[in-house]
Amino acid sequence: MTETFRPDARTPRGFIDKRAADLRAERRIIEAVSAVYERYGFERLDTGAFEYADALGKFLPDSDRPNEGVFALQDDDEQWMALRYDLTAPLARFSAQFWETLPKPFRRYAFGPVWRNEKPGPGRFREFIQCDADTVGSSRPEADAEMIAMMAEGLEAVGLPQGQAVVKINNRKLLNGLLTTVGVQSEPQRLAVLRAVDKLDRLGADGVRYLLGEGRKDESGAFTPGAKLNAGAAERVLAFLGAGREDRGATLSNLADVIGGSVEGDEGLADLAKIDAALTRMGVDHDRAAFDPSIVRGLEYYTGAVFEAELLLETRDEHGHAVRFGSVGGGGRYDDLVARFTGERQPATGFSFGVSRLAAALRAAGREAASDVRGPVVVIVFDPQAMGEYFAVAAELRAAGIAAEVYLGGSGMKAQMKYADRRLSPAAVILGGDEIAAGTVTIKDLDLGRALAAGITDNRQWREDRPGQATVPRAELVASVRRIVDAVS
RNA sequence: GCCGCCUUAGCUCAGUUGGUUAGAGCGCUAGAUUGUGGCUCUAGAGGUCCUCAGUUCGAACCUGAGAGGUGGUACCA
Repeated sequence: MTETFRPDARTPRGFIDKRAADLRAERRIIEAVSAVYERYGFERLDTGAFEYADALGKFLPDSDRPNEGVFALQDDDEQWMALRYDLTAPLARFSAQFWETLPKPFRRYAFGPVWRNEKPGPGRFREFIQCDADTVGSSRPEADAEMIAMMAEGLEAVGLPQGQAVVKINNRKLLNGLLTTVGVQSEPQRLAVLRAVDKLDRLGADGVRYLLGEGRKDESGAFTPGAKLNAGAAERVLAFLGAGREDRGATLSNLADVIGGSVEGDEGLADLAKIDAALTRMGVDHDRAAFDPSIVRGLEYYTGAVFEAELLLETRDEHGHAVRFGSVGGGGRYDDLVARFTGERQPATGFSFGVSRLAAALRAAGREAASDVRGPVVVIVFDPQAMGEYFAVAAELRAAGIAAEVYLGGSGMKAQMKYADRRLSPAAVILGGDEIAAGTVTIKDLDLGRALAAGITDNRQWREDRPGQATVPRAELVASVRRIVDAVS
């Protein structure tokens, strides 16, 4: 007794199938953002999906679990390879590998899927698309300013004008200066403070105060241990977080009062002042790009400016509940990434848009009305003997630039009409014995037919009226179909 | 990773204190309609009741473990 194995038809968790409408939305975002990058003088670079794991590994969050978080496999020469988890690590590898031959500073952009082997959540997948721009080889704060300007312009280009999304800017040097002045002792304590700071927008000042001190218990009863700062130090951190003002200049001078004095803090302030000046001259004002002391981003990676694109739009899920979308992109200065390969410190700055997240955000905001993808003109197979004629018709239409196909299923005419309907075809071409004998062709405008059907309740009338249908001389086929197709688009 | 909730047809969901052939709506396929997508009527197909183990004469239903989903939380290069 043999039993045939039948696999479950299912997608691995965190992976999704995308159909034409989703892909079109993503492509539109990629094209809009890429055009911005190119206008700023960035060249496109594609690298492979896999990198050697050691080229990615060092910047994983848990260095004691080297391959945690990535999809890794062993090549037949025993070397570990891993799917890229972002586009920056491959750029660091590429820059190190070809440094001598590259124009410096090297400005490149890239887009494509990246993979992270971690628990998926709402709007979080194990495969998603990023669109990334970086400058390697410039330590000027103006290089950071340019990144911020491109983020702001990119948001605009995908349909999120001023007021619907904003770029928030901070500098890790400020945070480091702050940590020094409040007397943070150990690395774990430093990380705990940064994590607490990062949660300001979600938990508010009170929540952060607990996390800076003894810890915080949330509604679910879970306890998050705190950074164990004394009360004075915690208040100092909170004062820093509250230093944002109505424009970038005012925020800067206010921050100087809170943080001024530490060497690193002053450096950070000087960098931000230059970024502010460059942004202003590029026409990027405070409503598009603001200084926000609570922005932290990745803990290990960034060494200077950090920035994050945040959605301000109110979005709702399919049940009508408000959804926080938060960050749709981010980046910053990472001066140590290339040095891993060459030993030579190479200043770099860059950022990514999360294309999948942006697409989801625009959809949730009702911006990307999930408009349906229209199908081709369907040539109905009425008489199998006339197959050659049907393909000639399709070829004529295609030569005229009209998407067309001959129905290749085995069903009758009714099912074929239904097929064309479901494909959202603009028109069906009917060529039966009567038409062939008469040298004519019948063309049905499916949209018009649908509209007329609403007013017909009687079946006999529906059948006799044949709404939206016209029979024309065979020679007028292309012209007639074109009129219908043009009216659709 | 931790905590809560959920899992029955393609989809949304009913389901008897544990008792024979597990249901509905929508969708799908087809017929009524010799060459027409809608409407109406009719018929048909479609189910390891998430999986495994246990309790029981008997489990979709009770117990345990696991998987998947979902909502928080942690992490997020």
